Amino acid sequence: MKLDPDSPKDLSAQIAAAIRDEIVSGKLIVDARLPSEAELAEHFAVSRPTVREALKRLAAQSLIRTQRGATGGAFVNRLSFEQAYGQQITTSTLLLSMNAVSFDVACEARFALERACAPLAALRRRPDHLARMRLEIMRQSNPALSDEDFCASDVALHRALVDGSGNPVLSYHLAGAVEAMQPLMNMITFTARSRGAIIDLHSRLTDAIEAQDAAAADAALSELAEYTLTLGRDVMAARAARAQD
Amino acid sequence: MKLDPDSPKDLSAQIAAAIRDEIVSGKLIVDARLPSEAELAEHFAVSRPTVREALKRLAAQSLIRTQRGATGGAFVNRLSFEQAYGQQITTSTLLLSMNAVSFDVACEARFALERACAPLAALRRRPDHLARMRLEIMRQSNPALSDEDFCASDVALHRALVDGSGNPVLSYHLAGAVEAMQPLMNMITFTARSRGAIIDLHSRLTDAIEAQDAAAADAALSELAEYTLTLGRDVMAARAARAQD
DNA sequence: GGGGATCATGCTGTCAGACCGGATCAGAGC
DNA sequence: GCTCTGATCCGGTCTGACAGCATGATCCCC
Repeated sequence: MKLDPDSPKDLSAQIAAAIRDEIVSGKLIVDARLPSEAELAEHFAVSRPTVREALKRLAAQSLIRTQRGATGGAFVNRLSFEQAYGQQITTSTLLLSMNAVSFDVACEARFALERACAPLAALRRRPDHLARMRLEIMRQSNPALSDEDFCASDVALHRALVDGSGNPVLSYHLAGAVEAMQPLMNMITFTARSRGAIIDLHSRLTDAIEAQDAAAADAALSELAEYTLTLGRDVMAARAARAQD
Repeated sequence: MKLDPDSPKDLSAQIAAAIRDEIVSGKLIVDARLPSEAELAEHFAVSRPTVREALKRLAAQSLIRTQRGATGGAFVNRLSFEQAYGQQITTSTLLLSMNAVSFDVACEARFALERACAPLAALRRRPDHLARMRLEIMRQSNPALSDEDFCASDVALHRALVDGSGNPVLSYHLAGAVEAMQPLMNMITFTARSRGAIIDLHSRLTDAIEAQDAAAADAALSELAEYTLTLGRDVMAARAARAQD
C-alpha cells in the first residue's frame, strides 16, 4: 500500500487504485472494515478530504460501502449481481451512444449473444420463465402500447429468455448487452404490421423453448435478428432520405 | 438538476446521480464542459468538497475527465472501448470471486459466449487474428511456461478469436467474460498431458477459423469446453479429497 | 441485582476558508 | 511583430471545525 509521489495522476486516484488492488487481490476480504478515514490519511500522509475522494471513487464502483456511527466506517462490499447489472448497463449504454455504434453492429452482437444462451434456456427453462415470456407477448399485443413500452416489453421478454438459461453469469453478461440496446431500438417506430411479425416470432421462440427444441428456438431468433435488422435499415434509409431534402 | 434534501443518500451521491442523468439523457454532450466546481457548489447549495466528491464518483466511472488551468474544468468524457473493457473486467472478476460462482457455471457461460462469436469469426477473421492465435499456440507449446502464463496465453488466444468476429460490441462483452475467468482458470494446474490436449484443440479451432468452417470451429470449442470442465472437476475433487484428510 | 434510560465515544458527512501549482491570455517591453 | 511576464482562472490539496448517527458503557431507578 504505497503510492508514487511523482505519478501524474491525482493522489486520490492513486489511493483508490491502491485500495482497489488490495480488494481485487483478496488481501481485503468481503465485509472487512477498512481503517478509518483519519488512519488512512495518516498512512498515506495526505489529508482526510483526499482520502474521502478516493473512497468515493471506490463507492461509485460499489467496491465499498460506508456506514456512520461508532462501529461505522468503510467496508468491502459484496458485489451483488444486481449492482453489477446496473453498472454494466450504464457503461454499455454510454459506450453505444458515445461511439456511434451502428445499429447493425449492435444488433448483430445482441442476437449472437442471445443465440448462445437459447440452447441452455431450452434445456433448463422453468415454468416461471415461460410465464414471463407469455406475459410480455400478451402485453405486446395491445395496440395502444407506445413504441417505448413495446421496446421495454421486448427487452423484458428477452431477459426472461436469458434468465431461462439458469446461468447467472450468462444472465449478467447478456443483461448488459440487451438493455444497452434499448435506446437504439427506441429509434424504431413499430407499425402494426411489424409488431405482428415480431409477436409471431416471439411466440414461435417461446413455443420452441417450451418444447425444449433448441434448433427451432435458434431458427426463430435467427429470423428475428434478420427482421430487426431490416427494420433498422428502413429507419436509417428514411432518415437519410429526410436529411437529403 | 435538482436534489432531494430528504433523501437518505449522501449529498455527493445525489449530485453525482443528477449529473450522470444529464449525461446519460444526452443533455450534456461529449466534450461539453461542466460548470466549475465553485459554480456547481453554488447551484446545488453545497460546499465545494461535496461537489468534488461527486465529481470523483463520476471520474471513477470514466464519465468525466478533469483538467487544470484557466480553461480547465470537468468535461464529459467519450467513453472509449478500452476504458469500458477495463471497468467490465474488474467488475466481472470481483463478481465471480465474491459470489462463490462455481467453476462449472463460469465455464459454461464463457464457452457459450465464445461459441456465439465463432461463426462470425470464421466469416470475417483477418490474417492478423490468425497470426495472433498461432503465436499463442506456439507460446503454449513451450514446456517451461508457468501455469499462470499458460492461462494468460489461453486468454490471449481466445481474445484473438473474439476480435476476429469483427464486431467491437461483441468483443467488449466477451472480453469481460473471458478475462474474468482467468483467476478461476489459474486454479488449474496444467500437466504436460492436459496441455497437449488443449493445444491440439486450439490448433483445430484455429485451423477451422482459417478454413472458415464454422461447424468445425464450434465442434472444437465444444470439445474444449467439455475438456476444461473435466479438468476443473478433477481439481475440485482433488481439493475435496485433500480437505477430508 | 437487574433492566432501562442516558451520556460518552468514535466514526462518517458536511462545511468554510485558504494556499499551491498548472494553464491560458492580455499587455508590456523589446 | 515577437517575446516575455504577470494577472487570472481553476482544479488539487490542506487545516480545522461542527453536525449527525450508531454503538456501547454507564448510571439511575425499581
